[in-house]
Amino acid sequence: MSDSKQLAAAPIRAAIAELDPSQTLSVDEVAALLAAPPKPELGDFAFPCFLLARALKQAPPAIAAKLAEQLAADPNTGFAAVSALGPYINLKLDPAARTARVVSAALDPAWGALPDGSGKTIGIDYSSPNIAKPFGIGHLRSTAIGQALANLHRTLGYRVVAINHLGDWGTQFGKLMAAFERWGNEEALLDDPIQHLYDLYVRFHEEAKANPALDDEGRGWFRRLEQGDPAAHAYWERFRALSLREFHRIYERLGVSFDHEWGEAYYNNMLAALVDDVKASGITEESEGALVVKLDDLGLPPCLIIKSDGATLYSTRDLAAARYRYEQLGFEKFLYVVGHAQAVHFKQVFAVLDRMGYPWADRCIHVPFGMILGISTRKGTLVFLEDILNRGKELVREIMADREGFTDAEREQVSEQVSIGAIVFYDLSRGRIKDYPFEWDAILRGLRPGEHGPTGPYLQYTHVRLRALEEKFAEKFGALPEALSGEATEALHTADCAHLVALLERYPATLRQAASELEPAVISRFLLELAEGFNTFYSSGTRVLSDDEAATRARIALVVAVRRTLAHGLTLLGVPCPARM
RNA sequence: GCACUCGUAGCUCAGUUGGAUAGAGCGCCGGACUUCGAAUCCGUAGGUCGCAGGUUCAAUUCCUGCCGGGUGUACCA
Repeated sequence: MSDSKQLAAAPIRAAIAELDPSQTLSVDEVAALLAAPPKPELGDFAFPCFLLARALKQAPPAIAAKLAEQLAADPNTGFAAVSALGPYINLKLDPAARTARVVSAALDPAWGALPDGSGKTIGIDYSSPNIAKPFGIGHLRSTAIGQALANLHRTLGYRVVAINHLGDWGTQFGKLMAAFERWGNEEALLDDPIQHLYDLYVRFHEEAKANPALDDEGRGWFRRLEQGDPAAHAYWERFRALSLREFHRIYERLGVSFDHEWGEAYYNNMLAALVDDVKASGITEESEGALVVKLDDLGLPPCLIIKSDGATLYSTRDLAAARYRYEQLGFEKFLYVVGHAQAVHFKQVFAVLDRMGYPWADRCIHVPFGMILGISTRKGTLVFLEDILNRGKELVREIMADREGFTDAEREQVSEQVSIGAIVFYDLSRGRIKDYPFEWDAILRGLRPGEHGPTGPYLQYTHVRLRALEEKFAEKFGALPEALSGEATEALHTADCAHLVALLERYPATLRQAASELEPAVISRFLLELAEGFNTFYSSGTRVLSDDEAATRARIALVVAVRRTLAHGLTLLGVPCPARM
């Protein structure tokens, strides 16, 4: 809820009460009803009168007319204009007061930080790549969404604990060991470990189609690993270390970091106790040689706790992990940023936690996302994320080739930032539940000359323009403004500027909405609107910097407010903000 | 079969939780660089909101049933 809505709602509430003393609408409820008129010329807010029709036994347009008349007659409402149009009352706020309040708030160092989550802890499980497989484009989704949600909640005041739930345990490890035993090559492993392990993994799956005995071999190796076999353990440790080295290189490029890298194996020594406790809670049964919790009444397949061969599963480790995390963190919420293909799995796990009697079971939330179509680790059609980052970087270098005034180091840094911005923003610009096909052109959109669109580079470019204005202002007038008074806003009383002010005012509510929907794209779309609003203003013919110092100071205050908001939002999304590009 | 999910302009997507004439971007076409960065901006065209019912003053939005795509559906993760 923006401040302006609250301010506007109070007099409306009073006018309604005057018309109908029995009316019980609160100021907050009135504020919630306020909407934006379809055209900005109509006003800043619109109040629909439908809800009052029944109580007053009058037609909405008649009510609107009466309320508008009352509001217009009262000099203390703070509205610059009130008019009824059909069933709506359209309200215009006093632009000077609003502009000064919003811009000054945006210039405050605390802009973007909110107290909502103060004292609360939120855990987030994201990225979570499988060891011994390359970090593919598919992992970008969980990584980018998870990091954005972590950043978002931190700025909302939460204590965020980011956990990388590495897939460092499980049957696929047995398969890898079996494959390495058969076809592994020491030299190849040292030369390019991930590539070699990936090749082995693909080959294993190909050959296993014709030779099912291979799968048994893989399961055998995994069993040896679980039983502490030294040879199996040595493989495990080695594969894991080699993989982590690669992952960390990518995380560093993406600006991603974790508080804990508690992989699946981390919970191994907690499994026995977990299995005992599940049994003790009396909800398990034997079925086809396995230990399961039946969930028929929820329309879910049984949750397997122990396989018929005695080994544990993903679910077992997730149950142990959930419990351990709660003990360690005492979280308010715990988010699992995992593809929607695993929706059933999480329903099962959360249901079992619930049946075990844990009251915090419903604080565990699966945050699903759509998949990237057309890639498969097993089929070997995987696209390495690092290849995409590098290719993007090359494209940016080409664009920058004919630009002067950049050192080699700057070119290196900027091409990295813009490339990452394009790729990360591409992923975060649509609703997370949407599937999308892997297409080089689409992913690298905005990185070729002449390409326009709602992209990361578009936002970065807008930011760069704003930065350039700030620098030019500083050269001429000195320090940038830190606030804006109501008397000084006149130069901003244009449609373009009012639009920007209204957008800025929405930023805190946008952050809250993104958090409540667990949807980074809410921020992405807001930033696109903001950048578009600024670019329209910038190209409109009105110069920010002029000989009129008062107007220049007002406009630069707005520029700084927009730039800071843009930078803040982009940082939340994990999109870098270069100063030049 | 069942469950989840998506279906809005040629394409990619919004739609403020039920409100005014359903909006953007891309692409097409046409414009704007001798003043702050053209990786930008402005304009034109483009719609039975998958289909059919229902709820009510009002449905793209809520309910039911279909149609179509995607993903799952016990010893992979």
